[in-house]
Amino acid sequence: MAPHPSGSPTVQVTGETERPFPKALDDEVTCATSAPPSPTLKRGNCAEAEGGGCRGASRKLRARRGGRSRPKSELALSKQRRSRRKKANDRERNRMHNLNSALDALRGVLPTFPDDAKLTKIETLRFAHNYIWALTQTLRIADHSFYALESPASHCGDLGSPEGGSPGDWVSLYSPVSQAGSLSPAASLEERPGVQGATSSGCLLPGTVGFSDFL
DNA sequence: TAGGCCATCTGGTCCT
DNA sequence: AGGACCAGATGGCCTA
Repeated sequence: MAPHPSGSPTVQVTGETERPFPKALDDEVTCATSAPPSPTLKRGNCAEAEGGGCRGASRKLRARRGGRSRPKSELALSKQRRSRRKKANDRERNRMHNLNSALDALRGVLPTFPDDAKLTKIETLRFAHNYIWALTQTLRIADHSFYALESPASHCGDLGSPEGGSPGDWVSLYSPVSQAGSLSPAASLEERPGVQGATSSGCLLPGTVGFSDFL
């Protein structure tokens, strides 16, 4: 199967998973049945399974034995399996396309330089995360400035570091979460002391920060 | 050529 | 039963 040449596959949105937001991820460890040892199965070493922890296990075994359904010929079963697999593959492909189009939409609202630069998936997510954080801080600064118009001189010193540090810390506090690797905004800013967007006084000037600084 | 990124397939699990 | 979600495996493309 040849991948899409352009790198951005044509998206056929069916809306089957159209939700305002993905449902909250249930981070609980999913149970792996003790049944078929699969090389790909690495999730949740379901220790409690022996004690009946895995709800799906018995159900699955029942289903696998055929349950109440009428016995079918090997050929029919194989055909049915293939057909189901094919449908599942189509759904999965479609799901991933939806995911990618959402990612593209996200890319669309993120400022990049150059304009046509395409962020990878992980870059897009990290950039969005940090960008939102930076915008939030900008709003906070604007808020504070609004209510402290009487003493404008103290703004930067007071607000340079929202968490209560020196203005110099402001830059290193660029992101609430310092992601691993060089994509960390904190790292990238520290590596480039003269980064645009941070004035000599440590004030952040919205709109003047290079997009790569958010990565 | 190695490594990164990506699309796709696949089987397992959970949910409706 | 079937769909959604997830993660591992695989192979192709691209770039340093």
